[in-house]
Amino acid sequence: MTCEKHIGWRGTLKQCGCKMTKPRKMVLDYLSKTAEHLTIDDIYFKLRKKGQDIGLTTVYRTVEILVQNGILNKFDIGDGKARYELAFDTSSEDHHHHLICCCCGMIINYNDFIDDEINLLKKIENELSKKHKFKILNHIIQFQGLCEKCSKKKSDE
Amino acid sequence: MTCEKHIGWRGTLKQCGCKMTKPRKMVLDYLSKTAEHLTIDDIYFKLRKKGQDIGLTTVYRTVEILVQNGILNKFDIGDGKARYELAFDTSSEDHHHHLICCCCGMIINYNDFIDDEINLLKKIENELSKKHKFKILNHIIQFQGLCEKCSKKKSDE
DNA sequence: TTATAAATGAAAATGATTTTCAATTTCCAT
DNA sequence: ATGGAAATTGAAAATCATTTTCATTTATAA
Repeated sequence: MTCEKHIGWRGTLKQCGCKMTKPRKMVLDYLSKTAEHLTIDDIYFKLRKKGQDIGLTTVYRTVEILVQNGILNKFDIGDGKARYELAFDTSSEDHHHHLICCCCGMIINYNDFIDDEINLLKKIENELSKKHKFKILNHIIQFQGLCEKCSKKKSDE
Repeated sequence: MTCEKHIGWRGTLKQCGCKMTKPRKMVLDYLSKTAEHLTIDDIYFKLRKKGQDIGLTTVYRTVEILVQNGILNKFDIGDGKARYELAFDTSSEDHHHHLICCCCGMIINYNDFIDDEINLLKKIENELSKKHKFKILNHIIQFQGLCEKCSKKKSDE
């Protein structure tokens, strides 16, 4: 699956008039194998540690292209750094939303109610895109709060 | 209503051990009268224009307190600046979510499906807070896409 | 009124992201 | 295969939002 997807991505890059280069391959290879919520620095230093030679600026630029083409989702957990993760179509079993601890930044993926969510999302998307002539491309659903540890920490004070 | 709310806010500030100061009053007064999605700069320059003397740092700090106390919501439309708006309880008719144009940054508030949304959100919050021992304090729902103008602009190219 | 703890704000520091630009690489047309 | 135009790279500098520092001012409880 990872492999198919990877090949698909190369197609996507070509389709949008982008060349396939060594640095872009590095980023794609790494991202295709992880399910983490990564900052630019995470990606940059991970590649560096693996001995891959790439510039920080190039990571910024590559990731931006991937976001523009729907391959990555960009989001923010409130700490002022952009985070990225693989984008999964709503029909995919890997599609999920996030629970975010606003104290320590921990992120929990969940898809427990994904069917209910997706149904509602579709309904909303249909109606709103008509009503506001808005072309909906993506959505973000986040729950913010305190994880178990941080809750305890706060009540101990 | 605005007035009651404003009084309520003062109470909130005191409750959390904060003093009511002139700069904080300015920010509260302004925010209590607007429904916009404001950046720090928006607030700072608006107050300045009105002849109110306040420092940028103080705006940052005041707004942060208001977020911590649930009076403002903080969110991000992808342009790297935090935005703030009045927080409304899910039971309020003013509670809403956002449609965001990722091209020009326009924000549309909607609450067309708010009952359906709130029901689902409550269900999710109940279950997830049990399952993950997570204390849910807030949620963000955003639809990202292209507004009418930007859609046209893109198809013209 | 006074003491003290909190708040202010200008300036400096920080840190993420973007821009610049000369050098390098990709890949299409030959 | 090869030359060359166009795209990409990446180091350094620039930018811009946000945070920190710290000396001064202000709010409030006694």
